[in-house]
Amino acid sequence: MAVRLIDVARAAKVSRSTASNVYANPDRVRPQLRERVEEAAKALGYAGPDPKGRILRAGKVNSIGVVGPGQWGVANVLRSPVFVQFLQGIAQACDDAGASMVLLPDAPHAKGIGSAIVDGFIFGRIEQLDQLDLAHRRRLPFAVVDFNAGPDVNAVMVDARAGTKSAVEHLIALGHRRFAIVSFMRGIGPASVLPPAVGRDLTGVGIQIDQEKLAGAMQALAEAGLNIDDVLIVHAEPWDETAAKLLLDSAPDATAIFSFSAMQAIAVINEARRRNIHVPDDLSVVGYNDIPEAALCNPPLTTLDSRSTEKGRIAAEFVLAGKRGRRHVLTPEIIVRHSTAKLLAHVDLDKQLRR
Amino acid sequence: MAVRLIDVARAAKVSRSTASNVYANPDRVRPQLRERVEEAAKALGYAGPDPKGRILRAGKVNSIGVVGPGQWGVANVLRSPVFVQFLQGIAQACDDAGASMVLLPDAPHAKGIGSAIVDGFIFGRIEQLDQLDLAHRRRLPFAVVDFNAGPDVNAVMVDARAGTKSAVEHLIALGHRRFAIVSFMRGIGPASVLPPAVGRDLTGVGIQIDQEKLAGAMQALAEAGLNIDDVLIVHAEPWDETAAKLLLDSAPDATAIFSFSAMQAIAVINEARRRNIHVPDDLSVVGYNDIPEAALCNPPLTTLDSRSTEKGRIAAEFVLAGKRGRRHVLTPEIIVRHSTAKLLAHVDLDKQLRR
DNA sequence: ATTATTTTTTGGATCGATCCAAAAAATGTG
DNA sequence: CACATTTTTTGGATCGATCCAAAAAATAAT
Repeated sequence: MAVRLIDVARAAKVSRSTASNVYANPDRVRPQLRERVEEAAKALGYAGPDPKGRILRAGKVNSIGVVGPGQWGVANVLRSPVFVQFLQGIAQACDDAGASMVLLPDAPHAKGIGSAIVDGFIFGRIEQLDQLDLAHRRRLPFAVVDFNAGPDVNAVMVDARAGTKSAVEHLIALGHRRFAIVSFMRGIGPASVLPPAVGRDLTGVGIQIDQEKLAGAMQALAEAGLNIDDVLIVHAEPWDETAAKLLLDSAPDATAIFSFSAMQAIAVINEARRRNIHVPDDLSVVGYNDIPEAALCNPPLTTLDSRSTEKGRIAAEFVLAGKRGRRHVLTPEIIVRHSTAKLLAHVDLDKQLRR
Repeated sequence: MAVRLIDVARAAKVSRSTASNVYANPDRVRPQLRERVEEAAKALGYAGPDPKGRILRAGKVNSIGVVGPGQWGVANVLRSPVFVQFLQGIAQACDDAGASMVLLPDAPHAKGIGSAIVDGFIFGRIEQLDQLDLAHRRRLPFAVVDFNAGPDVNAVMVDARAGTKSAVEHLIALGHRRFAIVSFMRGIGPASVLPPAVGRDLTGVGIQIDQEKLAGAMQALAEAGLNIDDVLIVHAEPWDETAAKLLLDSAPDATAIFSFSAMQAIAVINEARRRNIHVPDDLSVVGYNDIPEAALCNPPLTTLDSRSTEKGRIAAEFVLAGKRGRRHVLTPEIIVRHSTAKLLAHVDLDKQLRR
């Protein structure tokens, strides 16, 4: 049907090898012959060496599969700034390696993972362990993020605990002593303040990274000699718009807020403005994840850079290099903008009275 | 090196064909033999039929390449809600066809397009025509959007002119007679109001779709018997934050605004609120593109659904079906939310005096 | 002009699987 | 049991190119 290299070779009256060399090693064939082949190719409308053939011989595909949560067509992940940063990191590594990335659906009994023409996989989010089985079965290198998936699996993790700890320490260094936290509890319904005994332990209700965040915050507070039971924690879904209101209602005396996400932090800032609470003079706010909105918000948000781009880049580099079992831990870095400030004595006093 | 199907066949003492059938047509081989082959496979650690081999035989790859503007690692397209909608449309078609999508860099002399293992391409944005040459050379079907690229190229276009026209007609039907427009002029510097003679024709300074939008708006106004020279047009970059201010400064008597983008429309709404201009009672605002922010803004924005998702879906369907030279024109649909309202007589009078 | 050296060209094997027609084996019928 | 029919299994060819060692041709040296 289609014109093949061998057709071109025959038309130019040369061997397949020579025809092949015209494309793969042009300098190894005499200009005269090369021209003859090129003419034959043009005359026949040859599309050039078919990568499908080349790939079989070469073994390497120069492409990695990114397995998204669910199907990309309905997934909301493409709307998540953090996930997009992660994808861009992967893309950077691919650009550098001259590779391309395949967006693979994670269908049930995923045909995608089983039959994708790739050199390896990256799992952006682990929801079910059986996807990993499928990847294992392919015997290709793969990487997961923020997940421990056994000895021969590349893993890039973010030390959310250390990051959170440093963020809270930043607030403590500014003189803050009374805190409130927007924490996540997935699938819990409307935002609510849970009693300490329940709210301190996210095992089973939060995802692992949420637990880490809470632990880091608690550790910083404990090390500063603060009573962690005094800290008000609002538990909410990441998208719950009532969380900020509930938090400001419930913790009128808090001078510093740490939020598990940048969006919730921005919501707090906006709600504060509505109530004529000045950020950062009356209230310091720190978020998690450095999304574009964080820099644009007013005042610009002090937040943790959760290294999503690096996470993607390193995961992709592991896979592209054919590595297995590597482990890399990234530590979030605090980006101090203008939503945090030194606690002013009169504000502290004033707030204390509102308790 | 790696275990091949033939190794498994030898170990199980069957022919390659039988071993192949165990994976491709399990019901065609006797259970007894099938089990023997499966055991041999497990014993050898066989990874299953290598897709690279299958693909060569099958011809079809079940995958399409999406060529983005520039490199995906640095591209800002993944941050653009409209482009993400477009990608999701492609992903939907891929999901339905059990295919996957490859994100291909559009490097200079793109290695990506030349060697990608795909059944076809989709060009998300055409910046240089030589990319299309490369795709042509591969002799694979491909699709472009909002661009006319010759007879055997699939094209999906959006009739921005008709869409814009209907949006302005919506405003006219509500009684509005004095308009202002936020138009785009790429690379023009800070937002500015250009004299009619210059600002009415975007040829050469805008991209094609911007010209269409302006033409549609003008047509609606002309058909309603309005003098288009009375319409104030602010020309700006899409991201210019001063456009909304300039517009409200320059057109105090306008009762209706049409913006070339949703973000600029939202900016107008926000700026109006700052000035105590009530939307929609004092001012109706219509945007272009239905991004998530449009529904969330306050009041929810009346805007044109530019059919980005369908655009992607149809383009992908063309390519996946191996079609060539198809053409599909989509017409934007107006989504009436709450940023537009019937013009109130006293508002009209009041504004007229401010001229 | 003959031999030695270098550059080009070539045929065979390979990458890993699938398809198809023919052979072999199993099953059914008289 | 002999023969017809159906189900399984098999070897050969193919998908489209690339690599490698050997052959052929061109160039250099004696």
